[in-house]
Amino acid sequence: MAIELKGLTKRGDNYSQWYNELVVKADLAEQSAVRGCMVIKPYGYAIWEKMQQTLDTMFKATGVQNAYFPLLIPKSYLCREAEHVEGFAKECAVVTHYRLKNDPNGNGVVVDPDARLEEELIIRPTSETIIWGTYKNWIHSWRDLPILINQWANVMRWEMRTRMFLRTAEFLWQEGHCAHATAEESQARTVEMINIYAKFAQDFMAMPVIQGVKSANERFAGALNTYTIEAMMQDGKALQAGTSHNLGQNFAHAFDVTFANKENKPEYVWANSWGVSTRLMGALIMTHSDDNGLVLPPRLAPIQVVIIPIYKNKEQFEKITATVNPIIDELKSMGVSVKYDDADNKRPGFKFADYEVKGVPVRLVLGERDIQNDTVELMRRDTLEKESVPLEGIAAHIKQLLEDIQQNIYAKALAMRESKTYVCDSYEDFKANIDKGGFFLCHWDGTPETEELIKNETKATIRCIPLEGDKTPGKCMVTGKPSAQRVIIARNY
RNA sequence: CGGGGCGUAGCGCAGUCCGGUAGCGCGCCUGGUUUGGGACCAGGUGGUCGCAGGUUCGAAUCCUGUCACCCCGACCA
Repeated sequence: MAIELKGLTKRGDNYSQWYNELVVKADLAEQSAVRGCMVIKPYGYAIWEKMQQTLDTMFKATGVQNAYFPLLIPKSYLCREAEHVEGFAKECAVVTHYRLKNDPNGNGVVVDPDARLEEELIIRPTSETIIWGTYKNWIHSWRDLPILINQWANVMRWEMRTRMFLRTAEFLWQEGHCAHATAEESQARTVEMINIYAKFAQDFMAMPVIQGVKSANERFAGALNTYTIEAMMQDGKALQAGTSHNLGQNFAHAFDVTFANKENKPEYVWANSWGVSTRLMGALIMTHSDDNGLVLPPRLAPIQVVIIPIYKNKEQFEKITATVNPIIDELKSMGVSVKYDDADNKRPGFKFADYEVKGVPVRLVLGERDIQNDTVELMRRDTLEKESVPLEGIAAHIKQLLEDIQQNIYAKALAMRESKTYVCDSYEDFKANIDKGGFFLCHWDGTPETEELIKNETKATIRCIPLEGDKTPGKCMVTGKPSAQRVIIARNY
């Protein structure tokens, strides 16, 4: 099998084709028979599990607990919050019947017209409505608050166009839904969660992100405010990697969720919700991959070290295995995940290429030559550098190397982002340069009209109003009206 | 929903214009030789040509209808 992975530059702007090809070669996922859905294969799912475990631990450290709510939402629930339904109505899958029957004409089965549901059920595009419908029964007193709940689930949005990992019709995610007694507490929680997402992205995914607030146009349907982490992919396009929404009292009003406060007065509850999805897998792929395939950050790699033996006969193989076993034990005791690939039905060259495509951070190769010299050949995936190192102290060496790789790919991604971030003060310049991608730091007058104009003329949107960095006021690059600070404008996925 | 493309073996494709009974590469199976960067040789398995009609002695190929999927827009995490 020939590797057909081609570099980004070689494919021109046909990035998505390269990306889909990578997914196939790295055996992460494949297109499903169901429209716009994907099958996540074991290796891909192992990465997702790593992400899940890490995030789950971080959530629980802040007092969040996991729970589960139904997949199906009565249609009437979705109508309660006007903005919310407007945001999601166009992409909902609807369950109308509960039974099939044999086709009277003998052509398999048909929907039984007598089994129409009195009220249609919506397959959740997000769970705010069903959860707040439930919270109504859980919340009576200030003593019941806060409620800090997260759900790991699948959701479905009937997107007109789908793309592997980034926009599938069905996707996996976590959605946190918190209820608080005060606006301040809810706001603090909203910010706390976006901070966790940023920490996860940077420390574990090795993906630099910019934290910010969404403009009114880009805000979550029904939210007062949406916080986001925005990442830049290698082609210069922006990717929204996680969001945290301050929902104010909108959902409490819509679902009539009140509590008796300490003065025994009824008050509406303050809400927030926050989520990240399997889109992060796409982000991971598009942030670090190179011409040889996936590059995984060691902290999320299902296999951190692969060991490949090279032998000509059984005696050599046994000698190698005897040398390798103590190393495996030592690495495992250090918490490093190791795979010893002793399969004899694949040749070494095939294995080398295969684990490179899969993004395994460190590869050890051990053959007769190494046994003679008490050395091992070590390759790091991020730079593809090979070196021969002594067996003595190899485990500690690898432990350190994994840390170096984690830091290095972060630094590389950050340098890439910085090289494609531009300060721009003229709309003419902006229009002339937006095609090459990247983040444009521009002044904006804060009006939806101007944002809409930019979007219509250039297909670029305001990704966020950054929380950190330069806060110098200026003049809007389009209208010349006053601007409080620069915002990030970019094309996005 | 507009514009373009495609549907032939598990995967990638040729054959369609000009009708004659289905082919290539990869994979897979068997045997042997190999094994420090995706092995080689020999033999073998595998397809109602998306579906339904029609034209014809004869249809993957022509006609009509229909259904998928992919790409570009509008929508969106």
